[in-house]
Amino acid sequence: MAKAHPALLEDESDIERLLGYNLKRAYMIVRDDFRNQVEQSVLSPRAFSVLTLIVESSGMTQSEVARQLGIERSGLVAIIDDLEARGLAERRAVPGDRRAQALIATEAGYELHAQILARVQAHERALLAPLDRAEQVQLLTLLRKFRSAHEKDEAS
Amino acid sequence: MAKAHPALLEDESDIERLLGYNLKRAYMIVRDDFRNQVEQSVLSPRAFSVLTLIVESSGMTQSEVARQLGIERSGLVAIIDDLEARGLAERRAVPGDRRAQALIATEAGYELHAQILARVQAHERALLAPLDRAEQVQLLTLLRKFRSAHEKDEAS
DNA sequence: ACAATACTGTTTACTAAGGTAACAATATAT
DNA sequence: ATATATTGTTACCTTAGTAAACAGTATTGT
Repeated sequence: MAKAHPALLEDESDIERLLGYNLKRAYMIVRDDFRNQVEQSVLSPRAFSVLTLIVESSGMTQSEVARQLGIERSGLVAIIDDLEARGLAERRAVPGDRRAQALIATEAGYELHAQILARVQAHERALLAPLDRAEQVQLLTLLRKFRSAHEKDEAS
Repeated sequence: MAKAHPALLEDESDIERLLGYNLKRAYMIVRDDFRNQVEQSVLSPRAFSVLTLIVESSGMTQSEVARQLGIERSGLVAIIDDLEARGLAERRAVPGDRRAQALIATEAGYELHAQILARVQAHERALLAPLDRAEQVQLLTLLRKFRSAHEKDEAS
């Protein structure tokens, strides 16, 4: 009996053909590497992504950061608290809006971010080494295309 | 000053160029879709992956399933307990080894698995629709290549 | 001007997922 | 026989993330 929708990769088991399963397993590889090499009681992946955004776009409000990262505002509070307690970032009043808090990185925040980013980039290069240059670009490009097709509503 | 290692995608911010960040965001899209459309108090992503493996390879021991899925044996216990309580799978004694438990799916387990798998595949097709056929195959292929380069030690 | 509506940061409580360490029972190796 | 390894299990902990409510503030509609 003919398949109505032929699978993308014929030679694998059902679960190995699922996009979700492959994305999760691939992410776990990268995340474990991040934790082993970078996080040593420094910054969690989540806190690093928040600090990166603050460093790259100084002055964003908490809501803007949450939207951009696709996380809940409520989840951001503890992260900012932690970054602030460590002297890496600060909350600043927003002139026009007394509800909002603008986020800026401190000097120490910029420095730590630069350090960690360099290490993360080096480790991702190592992880991607089994793919040739063209494949690396393809993978990143396809992931970004997939994301932008589904994130229209939230992020920038 | 020239960059020692040119970035893969020149036109994006630092965080958007990171593999880990893109994998996580992409996975969250698929996972949220799974939860919205499939999980309705039926099976979590994790329980589904376990049931799928049991259905595809009947008789595996718990340790084998854990290794194959890249999760801890300890985490598997509750999932099997749940599948067993719902009459979807069973633990069976292994003839040669009195420590091990062989896992088999019940009739109900096979049926539910087939139902959910069909729904998951349909939803993944919809999610992948923004990519053309060649890109879909590329994405899956690259993810699997990336995984197999880093999972040598654990899974089959 | 006033009422309805929406947004911001926050707290609290919850679930899923996973990690670590220990344990008794059982297998395997020396 | 003794040491070592493996299996399933339990207990405890961390990270992520969700959901609902809240007071304070802004915006919109009339």
